[in-house]
Amino acid sequence: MLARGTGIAVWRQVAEILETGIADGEWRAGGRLPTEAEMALRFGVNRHTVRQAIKDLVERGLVRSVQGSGTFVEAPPLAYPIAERTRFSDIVMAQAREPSGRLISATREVANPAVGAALELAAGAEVIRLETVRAADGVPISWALSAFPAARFADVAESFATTSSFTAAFRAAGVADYVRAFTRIGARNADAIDAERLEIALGRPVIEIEGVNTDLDGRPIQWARARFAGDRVRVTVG
Amino acid sequence: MLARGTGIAVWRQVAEILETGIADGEWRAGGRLPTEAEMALRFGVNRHTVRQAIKDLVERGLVRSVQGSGTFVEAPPLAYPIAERTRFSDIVMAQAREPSGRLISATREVANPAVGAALELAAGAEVIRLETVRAADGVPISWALSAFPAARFADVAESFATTSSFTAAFRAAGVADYVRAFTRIGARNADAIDAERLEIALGRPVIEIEGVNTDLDGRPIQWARARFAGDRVRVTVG
DNA sequence: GAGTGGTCTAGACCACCAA
DNA sequence: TGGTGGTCTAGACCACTCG
Repeated sequence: MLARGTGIAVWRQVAEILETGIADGEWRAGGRLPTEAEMALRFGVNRHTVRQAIKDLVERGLVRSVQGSGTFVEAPPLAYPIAERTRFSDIVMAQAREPSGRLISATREVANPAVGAALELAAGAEVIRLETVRAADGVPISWALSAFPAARFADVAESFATTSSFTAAFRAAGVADYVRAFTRIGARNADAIDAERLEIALGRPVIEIEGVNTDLDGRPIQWARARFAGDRVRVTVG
Repeated sequence: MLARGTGIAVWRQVAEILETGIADGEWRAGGRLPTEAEMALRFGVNRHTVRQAIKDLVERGLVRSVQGSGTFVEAPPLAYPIAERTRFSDIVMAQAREPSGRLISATREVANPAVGAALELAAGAEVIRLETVRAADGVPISWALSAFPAARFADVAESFATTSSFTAAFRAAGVADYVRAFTRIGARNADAIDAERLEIALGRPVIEIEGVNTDLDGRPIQWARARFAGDRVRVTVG
């Protein structure tokens, strides 16, 4: 089982065994690993050595430890292709996962210059500003700050709150289809807000995507800045 | 100094103190922190507690531990804006760091379909394929796989090997200026090759950027897929 | 060879979760 | 209340770097 004194650290071997077990489906996504004490006994190593192995898996995004509860297998990263027609729920469902969304806050306010320009609004025009979190199988994938022209989408907050879908909210406002007109991408490390919204540790990688959607006449209908949990998605563009 | 029994873990307090010291310039980029044993003594904690604090800083990319040598302060992340005219050396020098480059391999071969299409080459046309690593102050920032139309840039490998600059290599081939025509971005975790080339740990975040440069007539002159050390750069697009 | 970080063990207590 | 992961200490030995 474990080869000692081979130059390969014992904790790496333990991590390797656990990783293989996860890959082989011995523990499914969302499932719980044996307790640290149990693994220490099983592998014949100290509990701290098991902890070091688990810490490695946590860093690599394979498992998640919850104090008082256990260590759980994380779902494999969600493939997230950004294209002209990107629909969160379609992407998630295509991978046999359950999409959901949550409205954090909704306000109506005068657009700041940058957002106003992106939405091609007159100075002083109002927008509906939403903060939302989107998840797959209940695990947060991204959180976003969105702005919609208030004149056209006065009820977007209520629509999203009931349907968890921007597509549905647009349809309710008479926009049957829409496309992505502009995309800007960057990578950052999670700040406190990212960490809280996405339920990830401070400093974990976050992919930031800013974009504008337009209706089929080319009129901007949504500006959004979304931050994705880098460990849970594989974002591709192009 | 340290407040025990306050609900804030001692190792976090130690990490906080070290982080503040780094931010305040007590230890400069590239400088060495006190040894683990010395810090344990100074803070009145066990060496393992210091190790935990250091591990946290390592994960967050603030310091780097070298066995047998010490723990060193990492340089702050390099701001890397991707724009129509992106020149590695300009970006690095603008931040008072020293750019360098290294040629890993150079081959001449028939373009694969995807690269051939990106470069708008006829089927069967040849490309020069380069593997390069780029660094700032000697620390690897990115490594890239590039392809150039062999017909126009037969000597690009030699040019790059001597100048460490694609801009210079293009100029030698009669292309005085060029622009970025296409960009695709994604995030991944370092595989073994990424880790070796970038001198980072397996699984650290890597930002992948695929792009095509064209001359001012719009003819493609370079296809490249670059992978950036996510801990060392702050890539922005748009 | 002296000094550094890396690994492993051992034992204790705490904070948190679920029942 | 019992079990879980989180923290901290203590001590030992190893692997590596550098003069």
